[in-house]
Order: sequence, then C-alpha cells, then structure tokens
Amino acid sequence: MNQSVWSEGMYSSSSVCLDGCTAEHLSSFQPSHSKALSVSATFHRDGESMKTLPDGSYYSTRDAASGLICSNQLSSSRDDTAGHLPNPYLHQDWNLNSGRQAKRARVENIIKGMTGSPGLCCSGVTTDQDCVQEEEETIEELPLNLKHLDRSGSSQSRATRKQNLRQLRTRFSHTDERSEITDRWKKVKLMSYFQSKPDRIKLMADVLKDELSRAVSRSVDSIFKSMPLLQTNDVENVETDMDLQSSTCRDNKLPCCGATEVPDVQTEALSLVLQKPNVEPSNKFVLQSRLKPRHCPKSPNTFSHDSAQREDRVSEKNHKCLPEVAQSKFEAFDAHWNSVKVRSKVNSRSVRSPQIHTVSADPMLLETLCLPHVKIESDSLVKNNLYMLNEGLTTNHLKKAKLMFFYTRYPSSLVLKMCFHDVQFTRCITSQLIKWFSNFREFYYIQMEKFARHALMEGVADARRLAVGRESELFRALNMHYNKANDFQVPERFLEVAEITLREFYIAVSMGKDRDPSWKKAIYKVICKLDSDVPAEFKSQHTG
DNA sequence: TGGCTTCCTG
DNA sequence: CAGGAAGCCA
Repeated sequence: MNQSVWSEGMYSSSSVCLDGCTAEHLSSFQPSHSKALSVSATFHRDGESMKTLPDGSYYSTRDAASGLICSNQLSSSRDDTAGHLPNPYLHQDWNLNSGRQAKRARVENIIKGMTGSPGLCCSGVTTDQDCVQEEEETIEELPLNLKHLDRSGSSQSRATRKQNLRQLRTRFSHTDERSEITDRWKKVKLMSYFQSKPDRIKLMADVLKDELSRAVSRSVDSIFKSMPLLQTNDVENVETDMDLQSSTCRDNKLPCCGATEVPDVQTEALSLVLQKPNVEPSNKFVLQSRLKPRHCPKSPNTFSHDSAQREDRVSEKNHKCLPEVAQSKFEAFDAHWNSVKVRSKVNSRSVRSPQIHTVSADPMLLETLCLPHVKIESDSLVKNNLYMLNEGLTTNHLKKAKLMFFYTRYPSSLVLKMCFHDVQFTRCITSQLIKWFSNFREFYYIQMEKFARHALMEGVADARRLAVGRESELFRALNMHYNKANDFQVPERFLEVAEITLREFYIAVSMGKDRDPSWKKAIYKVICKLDSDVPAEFKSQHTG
C-alpha cells in the first residue's frame, strides 16, 4: 500500500490509494463502522482495477460501467471534457465517460452505500426523472417551514457551497457516530435541494469525499488500537538490546554484520535492524511506541531469607579471615595493585549490534494491513521474539556466560553449544564465546593473585586461614564482575573453588614460585579440574 | 596445522 | 571486552 495512505495528510484527504494491496488485504481492512458506513476502495490486480464492495467482496471495474466510485479515481482522475468548471473540492469519476446520468447514478450509488437507505438512492443508471421524483419525496420530509423556499435551485456560488460544507462539517463533528451520519446526509439533501443540479452533484461528491476520509481515518485508528504486538514488551526489548554486541565478524574480518561503526549505540542498533526505506520519522504510531514506559519487572532477587541468615554466619567467619585492620589497609593495597598490576581497562568501546534475522511477532497482521514501514519498525521492536535466530551474541548472552562462569571456568565447545543454542554457531561465534571465558578467567586469576598477595602482605601465616565467603571483598569483586545485578544465587561450589584458587596463589607466592614466568600454569591445571556441570536451566530453550 | 590458552594492549 | 601475538599440544 502506498505509504502516503498512512501519513498525517490522509486524515484530511480523500485520496485513498490502495495500489499494491491484494483482495485479501482489503478484505480484512474493514472500517469499524461498517454498519453505518460502507466504504469502497480500489486496488489493482494484474493491471486490472479492482473494487471492493461493502460486504468485503470485490469485482473488476472493467465489468462495471457504473457502481461504486473508486476513491482514488475520485481524487486523481479528472477530465473536464464534460464542460464542468474545475473544482478543487470535486473530483468525479470522469474516466467512465458515461455522461452526466451515469455520473449521477454513481454518486447516488455511493449515497446508497453510505446511508444504507434504499429510499435515497437509485440503482443502476438513473434518469433525471427518477431523481426528480426522489427529490420530490425528499422534499416531503422537509420541515414545513422550509417547504416554502424557492425550489428552483438558483445557482449558488461555489463559495457558498464550500461554506455550506464547512458548516456541515463543523456542526456535526461531535455527535454520535451513527445518528451523526444519518443527520449529515439529511442536511446534505437539504442543502442540495437549494442548488442547481450540477452544484448538487458537486456538493454530494464533496460530502462523499469527506465521509470517505472520516471512514478511512476511523478504520486506521481502530486498526492501530487493535495491534497489541507493539506494546510494552517489545519496547522493553528494544531498550534492553540497544547495546547488543557482535564482534564475531571482526574476528574473521567478515563483512557479515554489515555494520559501520558509529559512536552511538542506539543509532547502531537501530540502523542494523533493517535497511529501512525512508520512513516518516514523525510517524505517530512509532513515536508512541517508543515513548511507552517500560514496566518490565526486574527479576526477583533469588536470595532467600535462609540464605541471608546463612550469609550472616558466613560473614562473621569471613571477617575473621580478613582482620579489621587489614580492611582499611586493603584499599590502599588495592589502589597500589591496580596501578602496578591491573592494566587500565578501556571499556568505553561502543558495543556492536548483531545482525539478526527477525520475524515480526505477528507478521500476518502487518502484512495484511499493508504497512511496510510499520512492519519495519515493529521488526526493530521485537528482536527477542519467538522466531529470532541470532547470528551474533547479545548482551544477554554475555550475562548468561558470566553466570555460567560460576559453574565452569573452562567450558568445552560442546557445553557452549548446549547453552547457547539460540545462536547460529559459526567459527567466529565459538571463538568469541571462548574469548569471553578467557577474559573471565583472566579477571578471576588477577583478583586471586591480588588478594593472595594482599593476604601475604598482611601477614596471614597459614593458607588455611584464607576463606572466601559471600561477604568477603574477594567475592564482592567477583560478584560485581560476573553478577553485577546481583540477581543470581551464586552456587556454594564457586565459593569453594575461589577459596582453593586463593590458597593456591597464596602458597605459590609465599613459596616464591612467582619467580618462574610460568608459575601460574600449575595453578591453572588445578583449577581447571574443579569445573562443575552447568545446570539444566542454562541449557533450556531461552537465553537469560 | 588447527584449536585453545595466556599475555599484553587498547 | 576485543584484537593480536605467542606458545602449547594433540
């Protein structure tokens, strides 16, 4: 469908171009007030102009010499060969070239379709006599005090007609929909009575345009109101995954991501959702969706009351292993260590967005509505939906990998594939995951060495006095790195492994093994044997 | 030789 | 966290 149909301007325009739509599209595109107001629309199939009927069926205009007026013909097809003055408010279906009677018949048919009143309209080709008779009948319905008015229909100026139309629009814009339509058409009939026949036709056409615009506008509104898929969850996903990253292509220098680096994360993410055509940035619908507040409940803290009590006990134990005096000194040591050992990390690198194959949560609806730009926008909003297949790793995957580290420091490729089966595994994806765990280990061992040296400096004489509890500084540092949100219950086994690692480092440093450049390898050998199985939850269907 | 790991750097 | 170099190992 022509995008202009959905632009702001459509609400005040009668131009309803449905080119590109199929009959199926239109059959579902029913105005919300179809009972009160039937709207015809035109689309094209194999070069043939098709028209819809109020009941949803459609037929070819080739076969129809008269009948429903094509809305876009109303607006775009104009031919003044009939000798009518051009009227910017009036565009008749001159293409059919059936003469004034046929034109009048079509107008009358529109009235029939919109009012549903058989008494108001002639079927098929109507003669002037028919319509004169109809007008006589209509006059009988007029209030008595109006009957005396001159019914010769002295021609009014077009300015007067416009004014009449404006008055109609103004006066009947806030009343009940159905009675409003009925009343409107009564007024139109009344107004038209005082005008010459050509002017009456023009007035009718003007009002028809107005009604058509109203109907389409209401239909669009109702359609948008009935689209739940672009609500909160999707917006939340957008915000969550704005900082998606995928360095996988860089690994192999493949252009698969098709991403040009831009400084702004959001810009990156949005630019990669799809190569969009020029989409109206002022699209009200998109704007509203983006502005919707996120109200996704944060995952509950999994720490139970029991575990909190246990932590309290552990906390006391840990305070014993790290003397209070050392607590204050540790900060100075930490600063010194960081300046000497820990390399400054530049983490401001903009994360990269993955290339994602997305399928809209409800593609059928969007396709049916012929809203290509809405579909594109919604694609950007539903990245985490059911049909997604990641070609890149997201921040959710990173978070999951960090949590996995609590169980396994040296995951095999098989384990990685089992835990990240929502990712299309390639060599570069595997490399990136392995690299992640390598980085995790690096941080882990750096922390271990730092705390081991600190303990040694503090005069801890026995490695058995070193313990790692949930309240220890070491654990806090690790937890901050791997479980920043602190919404994951770190397994007890990890604390045990961390304690073993700390003691290994302490022993190695205290024995002077660190003079050997490869002194850490022996520790690595020990630690790599302490991996646990990753829980089944990590291998379940959904990441995160 | 390819896969994996650590170390170093940004 | 990523990139790259270097080393180890089957």
